[in-house]
Amino acid sequence: MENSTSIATENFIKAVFKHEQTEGADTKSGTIARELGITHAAATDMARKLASKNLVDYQKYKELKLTDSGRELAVHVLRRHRLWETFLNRVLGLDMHQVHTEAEVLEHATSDFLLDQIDAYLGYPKFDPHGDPIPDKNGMVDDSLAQITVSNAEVNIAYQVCRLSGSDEEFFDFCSSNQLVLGSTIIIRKHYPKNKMTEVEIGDVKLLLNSDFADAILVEAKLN
Amino acid sequence: MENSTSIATENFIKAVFKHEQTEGADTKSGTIARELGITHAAATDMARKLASKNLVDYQKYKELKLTDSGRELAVHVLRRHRLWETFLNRVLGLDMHQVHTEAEVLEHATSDFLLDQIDAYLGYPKFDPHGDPIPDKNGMVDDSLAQITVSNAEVNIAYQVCRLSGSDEEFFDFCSSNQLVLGSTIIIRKHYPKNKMTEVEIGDVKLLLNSDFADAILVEAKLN
DNA sequence: ATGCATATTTAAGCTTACTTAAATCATAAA
DNA sequence: TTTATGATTTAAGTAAGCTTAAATATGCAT
Repeated sequence: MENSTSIATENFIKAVFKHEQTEGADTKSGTIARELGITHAAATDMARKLASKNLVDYQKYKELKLTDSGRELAVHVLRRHRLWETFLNRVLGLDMHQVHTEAEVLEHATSDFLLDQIDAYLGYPKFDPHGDPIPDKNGMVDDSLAQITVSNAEVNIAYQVCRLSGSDEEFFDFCSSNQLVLGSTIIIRKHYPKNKMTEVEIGDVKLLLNSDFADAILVEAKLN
Repeated sequence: MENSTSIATENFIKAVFKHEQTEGADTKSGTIARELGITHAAATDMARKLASKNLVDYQKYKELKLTDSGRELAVHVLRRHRLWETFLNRVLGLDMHQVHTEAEVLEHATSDFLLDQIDAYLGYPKFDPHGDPIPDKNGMVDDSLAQITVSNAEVNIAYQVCRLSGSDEEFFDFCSSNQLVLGSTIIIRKHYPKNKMTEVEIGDVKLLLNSDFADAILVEAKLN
């Protein structure tokens, strides 16, 4: 029994999974081909091979669908990806883009053992720095709202302040002087990665936060 | 110009380098084949291919020798390996064997950028947990003696205590009560990895050290 | 110096993951 | 309903990295 999944296989399955999640339809070999930067022919080939390994359901000219074991694999790869992202962000301080690029490679070179160590070291995080949920060992996903730091939040989206995790008095002083309380609506206007500053708006107050503060303010998406 | 080096290539070059360093002679394709667990035929094939890429000097039936760019590649891979070992040991607390297994895979999945980040995070270490020197960015190696922790030291070799890096008073109390001073000769008798204990001998004193203490005592090989 | 055991290489073939080019299918427009 | 346009598949071929089996070279013992 060939149980080893190659990098090409993992990336293909991941692409199908991502497409199923976001678009929900039209997951044809051509779409995946474009996503992976390979020819249609190669994608068709791969689809047939993976169908024979029971990772996807595939019939000529029809849409691709992951089987249960295909989805299991996809979630497993996603877990590796997002744990690496979290680790590289929290430990080495890499930014969102760097974190993604590196995780894209590391996700295929990580044993279950190492992954467990990383998971434990981070305290079994439920969300990665993008705010995307990290599947647990059994592939289960927390469907509650993600809490992410202001430094990692997206620009021009209304968030709600849900945690102030600073340690010193100055930080809390600063917060209460600037309408920064639990429940406040906050909009991130611009990240200045070079200078590690983030520009935000709370009501009519505009603030330029340094990275210590931007890391200490946790927000979640606002329910509308 | 194909400048991408595959995993197979990196491992082959690494094996040649290792053999050149340790045995110094008889680096024939068969030796490398045995090392890598592939057939002689495959090794011969690879030798010819890498010769055409100017990574090894190779003539039929003769010994393999790395070219300058081959050696450069080998040292670069070694650097990735040893930095990962150091990182996994220091940050995640993996033991010698685990560290090696994981680094064997990660070394092929690490960008120069990420490697620099790891290097900086660790404070540009000169030696890995085995005591092996870590080549710097330019491939330069520190040829002074390695300082390793007692917890990582080899069994039944005479070392010399060269640093006591404990932080609390109890530790230094303990040291001075047990002939543990700079310059003392120490022999590691046994590691108990399950219990994180190390049994050592200093003169006629036998000690069972816990991991905190075994990590705080640095030793180097004794010049005879 | 000769022969033989061992090491090394060649030859042929396999799998994975692609490519290009040609053939075929699907479907929306006329 | 027919058609043409674009998507998809098939066919043939390539490169890497292996395998087994056969051929050949090496070098040591005699």
